[in-house]
Amino acid sequence: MPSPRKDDRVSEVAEPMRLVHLLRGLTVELDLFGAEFAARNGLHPTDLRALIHLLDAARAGEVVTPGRLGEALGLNSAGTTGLVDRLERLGLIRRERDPQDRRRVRLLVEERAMELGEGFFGGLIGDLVAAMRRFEPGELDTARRFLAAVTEVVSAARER
Amino acid sequence: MPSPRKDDRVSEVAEPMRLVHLLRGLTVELDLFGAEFAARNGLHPTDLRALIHLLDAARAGEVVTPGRLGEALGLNSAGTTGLVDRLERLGLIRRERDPQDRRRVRLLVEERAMELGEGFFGGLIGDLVAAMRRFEPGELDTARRFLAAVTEVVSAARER
DNA sequence: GCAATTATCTCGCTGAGCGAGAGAATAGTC
DNA sequence: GACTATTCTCTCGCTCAGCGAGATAATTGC
Repeated sequence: MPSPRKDDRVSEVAEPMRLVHLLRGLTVELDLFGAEFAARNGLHPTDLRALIHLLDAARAGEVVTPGRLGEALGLNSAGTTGLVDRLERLGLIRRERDPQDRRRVRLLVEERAMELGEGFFGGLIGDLVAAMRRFEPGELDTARRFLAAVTEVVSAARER
Repeated sequence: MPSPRKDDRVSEVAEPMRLVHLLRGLTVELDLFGAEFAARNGLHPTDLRALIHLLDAARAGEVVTPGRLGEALGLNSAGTTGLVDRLERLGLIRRERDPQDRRRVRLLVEERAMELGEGFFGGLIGDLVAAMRRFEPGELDTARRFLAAVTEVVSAARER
């Protein structure tokens, strides 16, 4: 095994670290973007996170209950009730008892919530897709594998 | 210009959207990771964000004042004072009046804060670097350009 | 010297989220 | 089919992060 040139040895550590910093910077930007959007619309960051979760689930045709929502956001039941109250008061969702299991409450997303989500993501997603078009398909595939690998690492670290 | 095959046309939109969802999923994971680490150490998410900012600045040799810190985190002055009080009470930072401009307060990072940062990032960064080693240098370069492009888009969207 | 400006802090308040536990519906056991 | 255990949601009382308004203190400019 040949000894690598100095540049290679340096970049073996330096390049990943640059990527780590980029990742962190990106999440900071995304967080701030979300927080600012939320504030402009009279929402709290948690409300926005909940909305995203609810819209994702609605698109996937999944039923969301307060319990599931709270778990996804890391809230306890009391906090979750408060959150759902808030979203309902804003006219973004509606409670409806599950006729199958009447202990459960289904959270139904209102039209207004979808419009709000559109306002939040719409522009940003459009810009993101446009930016990604400037990459080759092979490069996008690499980026996808990279993001998947990183997500996997973070998710695994969280388990512990 | 030749008309693209159907698969190409589909992937032109579908692949970026998959990447967008991956990005969102990643930030969610990172947020939760941070929130859980913070909770385990008796910190609030904001405290951790502040700590990251302070450690970054310390490494870059920059002076951080409560004003700068609050601005970076989107807090007003009252909230910032509370944050700094909290971090000081935890023994993570120290206030020190700037002898040059005695209106200013310098925030000095204590040893304990660095150890905490090490505990937070250390393991995760190690895992991330290990995961990245499984990519070719060229691929990492692509990932870096990709992340930089995405960050740029989000940052630009935030300006508006 | 005297405003105007800048940086930080104090006070009082609102409200997100927590812990504990109540209430209501369902599932399992004999 | 009553009876206990479990599951899901909500209520109550509380803590504390962060806000708005404004006080305080140091600096800069005229």
